[in-house]
Amino acid sequence: MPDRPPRRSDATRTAILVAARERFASDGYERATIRAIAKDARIDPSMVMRYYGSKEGLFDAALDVDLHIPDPRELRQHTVGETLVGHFLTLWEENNDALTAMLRVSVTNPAGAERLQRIFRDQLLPVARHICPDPEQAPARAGLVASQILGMALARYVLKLPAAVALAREEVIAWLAPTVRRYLTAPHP
Amino acid sequence: MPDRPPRRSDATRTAILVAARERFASDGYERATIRAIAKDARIDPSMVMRYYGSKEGLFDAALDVDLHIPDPRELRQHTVGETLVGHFLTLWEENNDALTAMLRVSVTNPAGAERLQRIFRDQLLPVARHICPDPEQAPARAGLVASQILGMALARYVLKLPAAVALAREEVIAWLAPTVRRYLTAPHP
DNA sequence: GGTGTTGGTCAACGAATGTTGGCCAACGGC
DNA sequence: GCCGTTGGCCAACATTCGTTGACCAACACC
Repeated sequence: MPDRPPRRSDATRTAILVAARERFASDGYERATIRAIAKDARIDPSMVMRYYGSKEGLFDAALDVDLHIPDPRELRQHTVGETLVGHFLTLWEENNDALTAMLRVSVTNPAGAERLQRIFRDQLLPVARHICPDPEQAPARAGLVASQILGMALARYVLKLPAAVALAREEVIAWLAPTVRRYLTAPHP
Repeated sequence: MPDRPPRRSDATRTAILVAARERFASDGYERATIRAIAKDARIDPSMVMRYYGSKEGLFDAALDVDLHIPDPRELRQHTVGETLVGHFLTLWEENNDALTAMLRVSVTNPAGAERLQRIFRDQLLPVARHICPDPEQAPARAGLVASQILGMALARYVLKLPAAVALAREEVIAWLAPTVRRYLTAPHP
């Protein structure tokens, strides 16, 4: 995106975005009111409208994160599981608010669901297409991987199931990597 | 629960519950308004209040489903994966509205999250405790199983990722059962 | 057949929400 | 130093929500 000239209000704009991510992540779309977000950012609710047009516009701006999935060509069959699971764990811990918000909202809001759908289609499907034996099976295999990765994200970061939260990063990788590799490379059962 | 004497309004009561499950499942807690539920059930919104006290009371009543997880003692090491995954698929397809609603709401509403947490703790943990080698690892293993099963439910029934929806029941079982068995019985990596 | 009880509707309330427009102060180029 | 532009606040709007209480109709019982 083109970097526009810096404006005097940039600090406020990002303060709004930060507060919005936190609120969307912890409360979901409906309960995260513009008034609450504005109060967190210590500005007037009308500023949110002026800068982002509407609540939906704010949501779009707040969740504009880049997943930067690894290049499929760098993946190897026997390490693809560790690489992908590790990548997603890192990603989630670095952008916890934004990603938790996206998942939380995707479950309630149709537009959010479509966005999440597009992300996984655009980013995970190429990996499957590149690494799995029969390209025709790539969508199914990508869907399986998505189910396990999203499921762990759901249990660990959204529902916060104690058993899932307690797992160390290395344990999650050790358990999930073989699953992901099998979904991508094992022969169709 | 004690079966109370049949009332003249039982038809209306269940009509409200059916409509509520559909609305909660498709719209989530906040967007499922009492007015919309009442209109679906062809009665006045105030009836919902009279019969169920409040919106939260209606939600509790609508989601009172029994998971009836298989008895752990009937499970065998080499079939536990097929049994559990098949059971959850059947359960979800028979009570699609109620379970989708519960998952959808659990992601937004803290009380819903706690309910889902309790369900998995009370029902899945005993299975893990009975079947996995070291009882001390049972919580972690149950959490892993929950992440995969909830993840498939999320992808297939809530987000409706095309790749996950397209899978036939037997394919889901064939792919997920080895994962579940491994999470429960494989030695700690 | 009168009467109390139950099933149901109607109209309204108070609160909260997204959103809008008007107003004021501070900044920046000339 | 003047004045347009920008950043920000305040007050209010219309709508929608959950919830309430008054009121009416149909049933059941003696």
